[in-house]
Amino acid sequence: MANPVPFRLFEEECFRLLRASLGELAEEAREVVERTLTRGLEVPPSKEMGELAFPCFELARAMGKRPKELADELALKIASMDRKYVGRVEPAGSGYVNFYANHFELARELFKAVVELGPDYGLVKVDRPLKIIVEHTSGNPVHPLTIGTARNAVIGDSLASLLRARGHVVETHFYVNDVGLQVMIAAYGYSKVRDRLGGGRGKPDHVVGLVYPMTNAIVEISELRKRIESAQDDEARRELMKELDEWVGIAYELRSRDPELFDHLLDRMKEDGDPRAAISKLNRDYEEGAREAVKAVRELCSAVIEGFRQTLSRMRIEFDEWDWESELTVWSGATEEAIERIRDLAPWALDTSQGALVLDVDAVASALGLKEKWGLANKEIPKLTLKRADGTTLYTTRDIAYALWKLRRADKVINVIGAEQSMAQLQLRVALALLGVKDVESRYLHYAYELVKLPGAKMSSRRGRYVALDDLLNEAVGRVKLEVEKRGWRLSEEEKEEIAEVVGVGAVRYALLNVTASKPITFDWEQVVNFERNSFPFINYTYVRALGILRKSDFEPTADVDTTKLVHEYERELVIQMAKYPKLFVEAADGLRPEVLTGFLNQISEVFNSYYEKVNVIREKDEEARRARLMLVYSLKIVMESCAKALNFKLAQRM
RNA sequence: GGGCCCGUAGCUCAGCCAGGAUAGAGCAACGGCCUUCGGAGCCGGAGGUCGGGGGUUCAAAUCCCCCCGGGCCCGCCA
Repeated sequence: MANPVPFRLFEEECFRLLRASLGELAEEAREVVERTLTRGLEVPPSKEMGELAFPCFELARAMGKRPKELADELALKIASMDRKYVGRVEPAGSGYVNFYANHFELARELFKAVVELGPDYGLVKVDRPLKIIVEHTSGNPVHPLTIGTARNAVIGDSLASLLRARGHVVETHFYVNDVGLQVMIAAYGYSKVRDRLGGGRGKPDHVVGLVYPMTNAIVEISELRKRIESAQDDEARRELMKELDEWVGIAYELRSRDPELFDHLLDRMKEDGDPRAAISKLNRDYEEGAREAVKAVRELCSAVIEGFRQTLSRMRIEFDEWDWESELTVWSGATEEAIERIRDLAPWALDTSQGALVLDVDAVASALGLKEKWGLANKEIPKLTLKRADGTTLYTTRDIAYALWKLRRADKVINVIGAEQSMAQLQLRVALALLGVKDVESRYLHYAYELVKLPGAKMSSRRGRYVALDDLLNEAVGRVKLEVEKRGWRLSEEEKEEIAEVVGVGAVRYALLNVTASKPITFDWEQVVNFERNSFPFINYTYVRALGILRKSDFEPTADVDTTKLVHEYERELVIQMAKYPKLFVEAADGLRPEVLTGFLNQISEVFNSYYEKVNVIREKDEEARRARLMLVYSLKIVMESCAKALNFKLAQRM
């Protein structure tokens, strides 16, 4: 059996050597030794300084020695000790002991593991798998998926994929927000024009993305006109007129995008007399589950979701479950139930004096000792309105019911939600703790991400202003296509199409994933389709180069090669990086940091491209060296496939 | 006013949670390799008060405090 984490052999040997050498030297400072060792060894700043380093400063202090002196002694002692994976050991700097890996031995281990495990190499499984729900994307069904939800989708899908690769049982959920005024406006408008939507108007979600703002604009305008008529003074009238002007402008622009549709919608809404009242009625009816209302709203949602599915499947994203907010939180009575339990558990934290039902979240957090526990000591958490004066519920309240539903089905729940909802998510977690959920902080996660900003584009779905993910994908694929056309003379038209699709989609996924979620992304077309380093096309190209070598050499993977032929510095570096990869995977999966792996893919691609330039594999005369190199290239192929699998990237086989 | 996040090379970002050696990449600009396993490539030089100031430490981009700048949030919206 091969060791699934080759680098660990080296690491453990470093520890063994250190312990043995310190045992004699530092008997009196055993405690400090243990403390320093449990903190682990360090990775030196440059590869010329070895793979791992032991800083002697703290220990030297405890022993009354100079760090440099101690480092010299240790290095000397270790140099005479028996070892396998550790090569050179040298004192360095002002008090470090640097360990250099014996990469010939590491290569042997790496090759064994790669041959044995194939593309599962590196995907180290947890001892105790958890059932994990990852809820992500969950875009409102009133317009197509946008560039913002795209980041959510890519993060969520990659996390799910990463956790599956780690051995957890993962279920992905899409929360369909089919309750609330926004959706009712869209459903109302959609019901008025659905007889006119056949043919030529494009994807259903894009149609709704137009019908919704049109409906909204018409409602806004008619409401503003009413308010202007009954305005008290000239000042107020002027303000309203200004607002009206703006909406008329928006309506004009929306109409220009499909005059026939707009006019039809306007006519039908006029017949209705009071659209706002009709929408309010639809809202109440829907929450009560009235048949006509359900039919109208579900028709809209189904149409939009069908559009979502098409976009998402292009991105290789699928969901295990589609959770309807209406069903899980309203019709089931779960929200009412949760509110009743809160009433029983914390009547002292509730306030009804203004008509609505308001929860003093801060008081609850204090009473449960959460402020201390969650590090919120000096923070005041705002109050949360659970119910409107008219008795209807609010989004966060319904989310409590949904959270409980998810928690009943999984050990851990990860929710990918924009950072702007951090406060609401905190309020939600306090409410969950109140309702008796144990270990909320580790079981119910808000995976926050910052928004994607597009220079010059102001997003506002109510005004019909958004950048659709479909357009982003088309643009990326189109640009890749141009590049493929330029150099792919050996490829058929069909192959070119397919390559452009795979690489273009990968480019978008990579660009959205590569930046740490807590940082906002400023995004322009140039960057998505920057095909040089640190991009998916660059990585995929590297992979294709490796495949090219293997294809032309008829290589049968075997660990039975002479690794001592791998003497080039780039060969050493490739071996070490690939031997470390399993550790990196674990770090990425357990730390929920997919960007660690995109970074790794880019880095190893850089090294391989340098290697490719400097060393020829196929035409190597020394047969043993040639075989060792081929195995190295094969390992790279496997590692890249493993990494792609972990992140759910598809790699093109040719470019 | 309060809370959260961000501030590292001209630009886009790693590194910060678990403090260590000359702070790393890429893009752009500049100078080479004119293409041999497909150049979507490779090599090179240049570019930095790690937003500012204090503190803790043998050691601070990293931890603590204050300040400055930007984003988001503080609704009977979602």
